[in-house]
Amino acid sequence: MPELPEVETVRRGLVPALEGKRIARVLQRRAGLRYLLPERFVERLTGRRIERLDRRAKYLLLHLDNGEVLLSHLGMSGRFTVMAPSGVVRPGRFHHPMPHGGPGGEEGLGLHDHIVFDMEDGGRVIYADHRRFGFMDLIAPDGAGDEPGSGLRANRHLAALGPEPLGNDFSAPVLSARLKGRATSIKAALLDQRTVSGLGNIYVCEALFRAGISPLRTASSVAGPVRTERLVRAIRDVLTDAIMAGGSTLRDYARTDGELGYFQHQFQVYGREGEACSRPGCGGRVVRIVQSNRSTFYCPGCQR
DNA sequence: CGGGACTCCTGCCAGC
DNA sequence: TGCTGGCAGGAGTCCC
Repeated sequence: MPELPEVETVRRGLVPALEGKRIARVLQRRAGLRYLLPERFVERLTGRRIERLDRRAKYLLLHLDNGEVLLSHLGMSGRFTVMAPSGVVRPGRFHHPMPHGGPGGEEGLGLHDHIVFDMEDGGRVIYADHRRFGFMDLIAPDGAGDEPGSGLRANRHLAALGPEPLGNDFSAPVLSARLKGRATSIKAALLDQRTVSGLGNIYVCEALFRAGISPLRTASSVAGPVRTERLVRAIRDVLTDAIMAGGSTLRDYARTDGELGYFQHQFQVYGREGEACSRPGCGGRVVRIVQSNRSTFYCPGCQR
């Protein structure tokens, strides 16, 4: 899926189409994605103005004018495509070659175009997700209702998330505290969204390479000040570089304008099994191993 | 409780 | 050419 840099790129692509705009109409073409969509999904969105588009970890948060928040997670293959209001269609790379048939129109929609937002200004935003690992939720405003888990902070998807890696709350001491005493591998610990949020398989591999840390180390063995400092810097750097490149495009991910991200060309270990290590003077080769059923790429020569 | 295995779904690609 | 198995950027659940 889209990891943090891809979700951030999607957010930036959606801002001009959605922020400050009113939703005229919503087309819901199936009952659910990974989970059932929330009750009265279409009704609760129709007529609402989107005041702000935020990102938390890998979640997109659309703040509505009535205080509700539409939360969207792209899973592995979720994708937003923006069609400009002018009627000048900028086709996605893989589909939507035809102009849409006006508000509410279903013409030109693909099999996996699950949710369509028609905006008051004539723009259209399509959410497609062929694997349906993505999901959406509608969160009532803080203070509304008294069920536990209501409100944004208490939302079950957001409550346990670790610090935002590019935010001020992420630092070597914070990471250290979250790694200390954990017997699992540093690879698994970084994939765990409670440790630090927003990383996925690619950026964990790349960050560990940049930090010169073996993915096989236990989390607790990385908790000292020197390694956590290096790791925090590596995580911040790799995410920042990837955002600047518009994210990474491998299979499913594309930006909202159908353009591709370019960071995949800067991968140093991910998907590079058998290739020479890119660290000057290392001379090692990238290997692929499996950790908790997922591929890990690293250089045994310089990641210790 | 922490940690690992398994699961959901579809598409693609390598290999036979 | 056509089928099959493996693999894919995530994360919730279950079980030890």
